[in-house]
Amino acid sequence: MTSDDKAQIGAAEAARDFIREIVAADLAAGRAKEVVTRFPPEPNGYLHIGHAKSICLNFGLAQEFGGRCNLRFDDTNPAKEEQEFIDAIERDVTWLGFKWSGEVKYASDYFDRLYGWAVELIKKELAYVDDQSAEEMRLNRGTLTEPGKNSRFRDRSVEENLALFAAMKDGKFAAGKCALRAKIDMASGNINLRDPVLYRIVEASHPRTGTAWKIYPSYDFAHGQSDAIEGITHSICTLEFEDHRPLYDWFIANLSVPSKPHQYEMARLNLTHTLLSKRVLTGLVRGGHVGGWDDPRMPTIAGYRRRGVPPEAIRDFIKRIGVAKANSQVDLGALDFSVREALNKTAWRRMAVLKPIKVVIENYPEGQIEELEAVNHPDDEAAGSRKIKFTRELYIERDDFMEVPEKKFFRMAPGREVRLRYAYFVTCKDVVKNAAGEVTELRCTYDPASKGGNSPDGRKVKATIHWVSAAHSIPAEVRLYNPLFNDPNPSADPEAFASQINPQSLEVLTDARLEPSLAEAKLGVPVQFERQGYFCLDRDSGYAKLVFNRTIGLRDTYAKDVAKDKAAG
RNA sequence: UGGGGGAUCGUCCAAUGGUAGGACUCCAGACUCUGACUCUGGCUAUCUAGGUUCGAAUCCUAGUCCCCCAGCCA
Repeated sequence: MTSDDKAQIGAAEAARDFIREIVAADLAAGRAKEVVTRFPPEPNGYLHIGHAKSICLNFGLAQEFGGRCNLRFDDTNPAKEEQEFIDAIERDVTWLGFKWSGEVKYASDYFDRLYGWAVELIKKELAYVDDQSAEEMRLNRGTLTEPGKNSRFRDRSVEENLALFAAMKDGKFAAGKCALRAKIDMASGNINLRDPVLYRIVEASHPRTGTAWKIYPSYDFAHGQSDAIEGITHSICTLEFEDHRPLYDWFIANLSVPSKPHQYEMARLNLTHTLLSKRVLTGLVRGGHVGGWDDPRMPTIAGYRRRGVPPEAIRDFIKRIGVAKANSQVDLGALDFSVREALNKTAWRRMAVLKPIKVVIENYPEGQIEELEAVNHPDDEAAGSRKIKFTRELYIERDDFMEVPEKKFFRMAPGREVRLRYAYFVTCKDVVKNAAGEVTELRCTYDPASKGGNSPDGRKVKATIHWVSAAHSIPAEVRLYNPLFNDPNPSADPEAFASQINPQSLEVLTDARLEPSLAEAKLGVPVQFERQGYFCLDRDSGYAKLVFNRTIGLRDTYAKDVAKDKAAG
């Protein structure tokens, strides 16, 4: 297959969005021979679901059109960047299922060439060293409605600028003493064109270049030229960079760069009940509001991974929400849907009682143990089955019993017959209470003829509930997660966001009882606790202690109904 | 008030002058040894006002509302 064929197939299969339209048109018109994209994170934090949108787009474009995609770290500000973040980002991109072209790239790989281009601009009288303080520069930049004023250092000679810039590079000046600026137009309506800073002095150790450099290129000066070096054809970023595009193009037009990339902008992802700014996420971690960057409540890729969200669910979600230029806020429920859909297909089923209450089958012989057959996956025969032990004393879910059942409650209640999944029909005969009047035990009888879960007389029950054998079940801690913010549209305000954190975002259940096969649960392998949701083993599990995370609950129309009735009064 | 963008079901995305469509949500029902899954059906939208046209979400004019920009952050 030729690359042309691949490109055509890619174009045909691709979900159509304005970026893919542009790429397809450029390929068709021969403006680009192949598509080359890049995912360019700054290693100053962990990747989150918003980055996943950019990752899926950039790597997806390369896959669909038979091109390639680079992973490039935009490491131009050593004051904020760390090796830990570089490592985490590589891990997360890989986990999401993407492979970058060749070696990992770094803007810092290009520091020498970038420096050379800065010299080129000075020689063309298109850049100058400005001795104004940051404060002075700000004052002279003007405002949104008033033009700025030229710096009094703007007309220095080429020789003087060259000497000064070299001195900056050699560490002759303290941070803030001066900066290299492009000479464009202090009166431009676009503030990015009012002599933007190209290089500044930074006194910090860089994770890769150490202290070799005293000066660092700004984002604007580094990004487009890095794209040009790598032969990027379509440089995709978010909307807030739209008015940087004229500057991006200005550098490409005025510098002897090896290729001419173009920048395109799309809306970033916003999710209800979620804050995705790096500042907020860093604040959540550093402020101790969560357990770390991979806390299962975090919207980070690492957080979703630990929570049990499979990478295909994230990819599916991103595909569903599309790409456009309109600011929007996607309902968290859409992510939930993708997660459930992915998990339903693959997760094996198990029985686990989260909040146990004891059940004694009075007419079942003491000491008797029966092995019953239970399937691993209802829609996948190849998944096989396992044996579960039935005994006289069991645990069922406390929520599956109501002493005084409301009209829509189908589960266990005094005098009512229900099915224990894969086992027998049982009827609740009596309720045992403690001194405080709380129900502590249910006394039931079973119908021996209903073994396996069906009664030969064709009798029906309205509910099937899960259970475990008291003696054979194993204890575990189960962690339930709720949104970090109850407000669907939380404020990212530094003061406000911490106070909006949902105090019930983490709920720990310490006396869950699991069917014994769950002792073999593996990290990273999802499992469905029947009628409850999808769960996964947490890395906090140890030799003597099992810890499970609830990735997401099953849809629960009964609970929703009850809540609705309550709201209606 | 300068510059740059954007407005379509509750939400997200399509429709590129020719039947406003899909997904999520929601509602009603079927099925069910998971109140899950699956299946069936349904509700709901073109920011406003003019204009061009046989025909406008799309083109034109004038408005309205929303977002971004005044770091030596990215």
